[in-house]
Amino acid sequence: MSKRVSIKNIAEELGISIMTVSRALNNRPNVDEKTRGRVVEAVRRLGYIPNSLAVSLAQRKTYTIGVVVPEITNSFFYHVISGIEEIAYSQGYQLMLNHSAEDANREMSAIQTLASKRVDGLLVSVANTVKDYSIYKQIIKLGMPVVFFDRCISGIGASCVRVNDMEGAKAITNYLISLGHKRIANLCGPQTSPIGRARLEGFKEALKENNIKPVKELVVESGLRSAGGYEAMKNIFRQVGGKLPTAVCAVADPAAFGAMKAIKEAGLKVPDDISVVGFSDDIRAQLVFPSLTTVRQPAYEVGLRAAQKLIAHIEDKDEAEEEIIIKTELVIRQSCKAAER
Amino acid sequence: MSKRVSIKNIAEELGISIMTVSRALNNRPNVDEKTRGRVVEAVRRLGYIPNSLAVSLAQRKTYTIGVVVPEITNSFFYHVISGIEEIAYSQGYQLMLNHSAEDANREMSAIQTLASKRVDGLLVSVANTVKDYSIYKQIIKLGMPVVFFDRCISGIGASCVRVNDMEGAKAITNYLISLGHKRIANLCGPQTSPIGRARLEGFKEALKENNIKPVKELVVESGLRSAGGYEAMKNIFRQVGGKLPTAVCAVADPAAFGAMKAIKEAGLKVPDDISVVGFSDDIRAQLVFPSLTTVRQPAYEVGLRAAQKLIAHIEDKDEAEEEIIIKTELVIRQSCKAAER
DNA sequence: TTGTACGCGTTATCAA
DNA sequence: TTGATAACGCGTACAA
Repeated sequence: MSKRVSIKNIAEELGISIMTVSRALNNRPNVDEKTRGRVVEAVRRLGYIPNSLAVSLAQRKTYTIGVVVPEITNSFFYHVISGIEEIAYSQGYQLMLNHSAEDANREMSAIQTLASKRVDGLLVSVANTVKDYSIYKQIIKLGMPVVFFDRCISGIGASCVRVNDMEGAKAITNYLISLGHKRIANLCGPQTSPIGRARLEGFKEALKENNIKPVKELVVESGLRSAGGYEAMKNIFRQVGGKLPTAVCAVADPAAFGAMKAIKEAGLKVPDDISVVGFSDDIRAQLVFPSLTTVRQPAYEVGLRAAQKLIAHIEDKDEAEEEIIIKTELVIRQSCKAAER
Repeated sequence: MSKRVSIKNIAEELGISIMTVSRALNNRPNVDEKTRGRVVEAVRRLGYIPNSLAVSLAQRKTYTIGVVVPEITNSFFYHVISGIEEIAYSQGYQLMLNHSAEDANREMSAIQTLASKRVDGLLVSVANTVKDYSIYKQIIKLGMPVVFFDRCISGIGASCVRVNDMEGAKAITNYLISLGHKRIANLCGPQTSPIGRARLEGFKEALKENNIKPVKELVVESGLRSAGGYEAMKNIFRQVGGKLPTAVCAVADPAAFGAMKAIKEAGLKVPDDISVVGFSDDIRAQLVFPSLTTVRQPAYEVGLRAAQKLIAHIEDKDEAEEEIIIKTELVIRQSCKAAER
């Protein structure tokens, strides 16, 4: 903390009371313009910077929002953060940023610290290791507004902003089906995570609605990363023998990149032999060859909406709890081709 | 801010003084274990969360660091932020994050707000529109530690952590020269920015040390982005006629991507006809075809070192001001080939 | 071991 | 228009 020049010093310097200084600085009407001028001058001369801590203590309001994300170096999350920052800035709030590194304890300690710093509200994307929701229940019970985003906890009285994973997965699967594909592999995410479940469910539903029987060997868990996609694709090649899928639907773009690599190594071509789609519109999706057809998640908008909702909760205790779904968007590029009949 | 349970409430609840509660909670030795037990129980029951504002106000210490970056959605900066976060976490500091969107006014207001929140120190990467350093001078004079990173202001009493752009540019130019290239184009950044200047200087120095005469028409300002690289490369094709460069050195990876596109469109091949190198090791550099040889900037480490230095300044007022240079690293991939003799 | 008084910097309230 | 005092929540210093 820096050197201390307080309104008291200014008051003494000018031989007036601290209240007059306070009023002058807060542009209250009832202060002589001449006095105000002297105060402003003294403030400049002494290099006075108001102390928000004292203000916050007295007013029980910090104009600060706590943000907790599992990872910062993840394009989805930093775009979300960017959206949050934008709203916060425009509404006069500051951000306290923490990342949990997907660790439940670290997340809990972050929440506790933020609460003790008396942030006005909390924006959190829950680490996937979190099992115990009691800290959130306590915080919410204490009256601190919480809005979850992407990774939500439902049923504990907090609003939530998320992306419609299920519909997105369904839409991109339907796209493949519309191209004539019937034998579609799925590289899915861990079924312990809501996202992994939702995307697989969307995939299955699309098949079902089109009367395509799901093939067990074509659904392989790959995880969300590139290496997993690569291995999963190789497994499929190994297991299905000659009856190759004509298309592959991956749970996330990096997994799709891995799958593309495996396909190329098998001497096959994307999309001529096998079409591939991903999910998330990673920054690399348009640069790989062939560029990847995928589902865009409007991360920035998730941040905007979450921050808006939180501030609404902060500024109006009666703001209704809500589940906000941001629509995904199909991005068609060059990794798919009509299936041969 | 949440509902208020203070140590005073706990004291009343238990019929003891607030000091006993305070001592019990801070694990001071001189408090009866039985009393401590009762306090802990009451704390849990009432859902008490300590108020750091009050502590900070009294102790003039917030355990909070202010961070200001020009952009969040930039891989360099969010890796830096990630490094900062890691050190802050391990040392018990919180982060207040702001982005200036490269706007001088917004940056100034961020600094002012952070100062008024009484952060213990400031970590800032200066927006390239900033001309007036007086706010920084004022803050530093007031005794608040400031460490600049990447975009620094020198000579005003603050430490600085940056990457050795000049050496990096020189090294990658030397790499091209070692492959036998003599006719090397340079797509440079704006010469108003320190980074643009440093990288061009490194390029020129490498030529000079190898007795290669710089060719004016081969040095074209492209800016740091892809579109600029594309246009700049097309300009070069237009202007030099038959005497094409055998290699291109771009100020940043995106510019290199643009140049590669222009080269391909001209019916030439990378690296067979023209070698290309970039700078920054963008996440896409290894995915483009051919993968891009570039200079890696250890962004995460910049964050680590900057945060460490700042905390050192915070915790020891006599910590020496310092300019810390993080070494870049040549990353050789497949976008270069030996020049034909 | 426990309690009292005061200060941190500011605003709200009420009085002058 | 201006000022004195209490309050915000906590810890330090000193006293009991």
